[in-house]
Amino acid sequence: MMNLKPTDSELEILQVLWKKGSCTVRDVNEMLSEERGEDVGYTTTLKLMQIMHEKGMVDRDTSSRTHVYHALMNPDHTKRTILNKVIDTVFNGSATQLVMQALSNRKSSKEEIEQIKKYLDQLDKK
Amino acid sequence: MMNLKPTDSELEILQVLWKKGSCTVRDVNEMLSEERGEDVGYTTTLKLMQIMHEKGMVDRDTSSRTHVYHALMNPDHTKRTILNKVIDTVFNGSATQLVMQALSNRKSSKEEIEQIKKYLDQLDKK
DNA sequence: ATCATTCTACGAATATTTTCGTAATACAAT
DNA sequence: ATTGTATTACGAAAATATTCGTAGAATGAT
Repeated sequence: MMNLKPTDSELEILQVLWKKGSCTVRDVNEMLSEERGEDVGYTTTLKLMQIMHEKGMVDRDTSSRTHVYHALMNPDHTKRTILNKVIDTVFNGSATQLVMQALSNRKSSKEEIEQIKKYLDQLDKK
Repeated sequence: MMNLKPTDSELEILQVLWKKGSCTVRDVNEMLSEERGEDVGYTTTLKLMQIMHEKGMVDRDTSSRTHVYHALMNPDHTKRTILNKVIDTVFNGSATQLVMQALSNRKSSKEEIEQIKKYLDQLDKK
């Protein structure tokens, strides 16, 4: 159904909606401003969310004057799609290459490393 | 120096240059057409590569009529930067989350899984 | 020398994404 | 009722990215 890829700004808004569940435009706008460390125009956020509504990425409750939005795009599915594109366009289709690069980029805790190892063992058995 | 993030098209061209080393516009254009399965306009590719030259992403040898281009951006560094952005904007800063997602998206061979495990062991020791 | 082909340069058209100004409306407080 | 504030709707400007047409120069074949 929802096979559109969100733009950067749209993704930013989706993240807020995924995290908070339901939001007014004001909610989202404040989150964005906070994250970016600079004010985002209120009508800019509004417009983006209206466009997202047109595209079917979000739904909204218009029963009260301040509309309440929530995401219609599934976070896991969306993230998977984005990641697949990165694997294909940046790492020549090799998930392994991407994984190694990610692991070298960021320091992982012992616990995280253990977690990944367990996951690999699981995969190995199949 | 080269802290620009390439656009999608620019990245596609960089990949060709990284793979082949040095290329004429025609070389790149044919690779792109092949990969996309449809013809890409020659002047479109030319224009993009000229823009990339203006931005300092590529260098070119103009001693003969057909100019020969090569990438100035380092592949590892560029890929790292792109990946870091994905980790931050899509996976809330968690490389582990991204890694698990990548592993579940694509089927890895036993050899690849082994390779990753070895890498994790290495990290663990430190 | 002429012609056909290939290439670069350049600018403009198109498309997409992001930002914002303005107007109309609803609501709350006085 | 009037005023001030917050909200939506709308359209257009600005910024960015992509595509392409055209012209002119270089090259090679005849």
